[in-house]
Amino acid sequence: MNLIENSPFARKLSNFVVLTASELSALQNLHKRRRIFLAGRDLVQQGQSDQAAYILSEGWVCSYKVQSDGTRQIVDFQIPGDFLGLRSVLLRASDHSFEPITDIQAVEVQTGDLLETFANSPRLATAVLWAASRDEAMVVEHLVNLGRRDADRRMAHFLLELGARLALVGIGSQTGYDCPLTQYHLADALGLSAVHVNRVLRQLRENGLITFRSGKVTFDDRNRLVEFSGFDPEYLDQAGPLLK
Amino acid sequence: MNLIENSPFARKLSNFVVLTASELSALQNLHKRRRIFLAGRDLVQQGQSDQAAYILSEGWVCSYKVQSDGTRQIVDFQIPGDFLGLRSVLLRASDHSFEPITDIQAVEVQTGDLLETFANSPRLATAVLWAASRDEAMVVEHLVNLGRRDADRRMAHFLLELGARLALVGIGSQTGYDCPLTQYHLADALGLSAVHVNRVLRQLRENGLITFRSGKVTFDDRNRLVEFSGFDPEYLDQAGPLLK
DNA sequence: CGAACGCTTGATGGCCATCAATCTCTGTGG
DNA sequence: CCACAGAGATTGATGGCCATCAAGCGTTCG
Repeated sequence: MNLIENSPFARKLSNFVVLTASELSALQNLHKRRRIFLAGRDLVQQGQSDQAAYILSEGWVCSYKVQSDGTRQIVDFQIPGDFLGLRSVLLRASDHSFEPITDIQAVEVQTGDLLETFANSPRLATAVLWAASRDEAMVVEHLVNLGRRDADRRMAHFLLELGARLALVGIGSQTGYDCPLTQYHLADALGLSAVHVNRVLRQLRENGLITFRSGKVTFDDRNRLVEFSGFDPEYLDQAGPLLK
Repeated sequence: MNLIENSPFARKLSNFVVLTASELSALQNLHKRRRIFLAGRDLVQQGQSDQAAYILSEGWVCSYKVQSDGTRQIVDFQIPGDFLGLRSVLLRASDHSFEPITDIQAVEVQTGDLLETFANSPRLATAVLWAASRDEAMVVEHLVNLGRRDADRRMAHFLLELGARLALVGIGSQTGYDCPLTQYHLADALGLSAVHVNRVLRQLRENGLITFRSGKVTFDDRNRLVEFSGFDPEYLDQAGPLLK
């Protein structure tokens, strides 16, 4: 029995391309160095190049950019099975930073190894990039969220989306999920101040829509919440691998 | 002499993967149906599936999402060489719409043909997805722009970025570029009202930074503009193909 | 047990949405 | 040739959402 097949990463890739034994083996070869990082200590600094990339196997991470004035924007959150820093390898420049939100486990992948694997297993390369392409769909949704929704709807939509993503990898339920984010994380992700995040959460809670408290998100009235925020999970759908 | 090699699309892919003759030929085979669309008439409707995708050869397009309340958010602008609707093919759902901003020429690519080409030429697939990954870097920058910059800086940054992208395909110069966008396009891209876009443009013009008028963007003081907006073009860099 | 972190609440003000009116320019049909 | 419509641009007035400043609370941890 091959362990690699059951890793969150391999399961994710299998949604797009059916992997052969030799492709799984190539994937296994990338898993040489398992590492552990502590919450709050960055993996990759913005602007460095020739970085390694990571495959996240345990814990939560966020990717973000810092501006010259010190404000930061969280671009996305990563959960087990997600690739970290793929773009910094593919494009020779790390265009953002990564902060572990919890203690995490990740597999370090050297740039050279990844490119070699891509060259030898182009189907595997296709699978990896395909999965990255779906992750982009979430970034797009995040962008719409920032551009055209007020703070209440933005928060509601964000928490619903996060729940949907976690559900895809078997975490959480229809009624809620565990969530290690602080209100500061929410602020930096949603383009709000931490103070206003607090007020928004209070209002959503008092309106009986959703409760965010002590590491737990609870959908108090999921239907009304979906209605209120205009949430549409269609972009997360994936009916099965298109490349046999 | 093979025409396909000189298309903007093939040139773009060559930045990532050196294409062989047979891969160029596979690419050529995708170019069966050249079509023309008129400005303002959408190519792909949000929410439809089983759509064709397009390779843009001439003109400008924007991709956007519309919300239930009627507001729209422009996610990105496409210029010659860009792929339209790749994700709607790869993920079996079209998650946004496309509006031609000018009259355009595009090559229609059927879902089946694309998947077949991907299966037979995985290196070509890698190149296409790799290019898509770089385009995502621009969406990320756009997201930071929406989340953490005020309207003036947002506009300045956006117009600089657009200029840098056009420069990559040989359009425009250090002093400015032709730009068919209306103030409504800018508003929908930047998450602002059209009225405020007008005020912002006036202020930037009166401050001697940049002029947007009658289809032309002019950098009046490029250095100060870069400084003002915090623009950093690093994420657009690409030093040459990594896969030989 | 002090310090750090995260959360909470109040007061003030500014950025930007909204409503409304006007102007220019282009294209179109009578 | 002119009237008209429509798209795009422009400017003023008003108000609301949310940032900012400030202060205080509870909890955890070295």
